[in-house]
Amino acid sequence: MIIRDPTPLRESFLPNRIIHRDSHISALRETIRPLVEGTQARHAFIHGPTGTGKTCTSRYVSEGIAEETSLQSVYINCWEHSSRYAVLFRILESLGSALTAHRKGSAPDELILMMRKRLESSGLVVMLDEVDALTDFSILYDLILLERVSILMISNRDTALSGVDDRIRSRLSSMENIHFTRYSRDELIDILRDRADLGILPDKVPPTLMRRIAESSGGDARAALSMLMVAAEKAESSGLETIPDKLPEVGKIPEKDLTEHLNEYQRLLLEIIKERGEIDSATLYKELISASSRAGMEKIVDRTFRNYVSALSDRNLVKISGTGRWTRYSAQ
DNA sequence: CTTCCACCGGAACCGTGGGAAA
DNA sequence: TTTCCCACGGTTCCGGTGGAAG
Repeated sequence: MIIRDPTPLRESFLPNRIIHRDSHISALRETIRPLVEGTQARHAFIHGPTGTGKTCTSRYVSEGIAEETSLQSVYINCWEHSSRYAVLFRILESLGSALTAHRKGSAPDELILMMRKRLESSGLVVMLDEVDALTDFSILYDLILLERVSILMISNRDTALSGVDDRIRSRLSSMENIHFTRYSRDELIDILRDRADLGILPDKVPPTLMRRIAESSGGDARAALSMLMVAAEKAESSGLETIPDKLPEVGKIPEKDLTEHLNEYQRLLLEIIKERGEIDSATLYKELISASSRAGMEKIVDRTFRNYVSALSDRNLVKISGTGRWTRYSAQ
């Protein structure tokens, strides 16, 4: 036995204390405070590389405040809820209005009205994770106009909001800019130790392994934790008593997570691109058509193909070089 | 320099499917 | 049950773009 409880090592785990993010925590608290006090709500743009604790810290702060006060807090991943309507619906759902808000058949304005009603009694913190995945930024405007809402926009690109129009931009001009930097080696060791205490039985992880993992994960806590998890699982399944002091072989991020919500055409596209190395648009489309007909799939039109490819590049699954007619695609 | 070509991507449009109201 | 309303994904339409060809 090595693993006590796998959940603290998983990405989705929300710890009850956050280490090495004190200044970020207080910045976030300051952002939300006016809402608690009933004055003008403030917003924040939270950015920084993956695995630096953006999501974790935001949830920790806003869910913590929600527990102590009448404030409510909603977390939304914009990859899963990317349209204005989907975000609105998700908010209402988590406010407990799902039964009265039906999935289809009501105009967005109705949903907003419904929300306004719910917000008479309490303020709301809306976390929009991966905010650049929104297909329609007008939801930001909707939320700003509700007044009793603090928006926390999270992204790993600091240019994530470059697409918003001036009407929204000017309303957001006073928002907090909270930047998360990569963890240092020692900070990562602290985090690993903290989670290992919760998830792994005592004295199972050699301290030197912690250091190796911290050094090789490039300041990315997510990568470090998944490495530790893999090492622990491997040792346990091969019946060892302790985890060997050796870096586990682990791909950056499990492929499945990234390709989860792709359709079958996009998966085919990825296969073709991976196989060919680098490929131009026209050939890629031809290959897709022949591959898909071989697989007994419907033919898709070239415009749809372009939509799929650009979705793939938005998700950093393919790399685009060149522009216009000379665009070439390669595996990321 | 002008025209052509192949592709890009915005926008309007359409079919589908789910839920609510009649 | 039928009718209506709506979001969503995909298609159609079309103007834009920039190197190649004339």
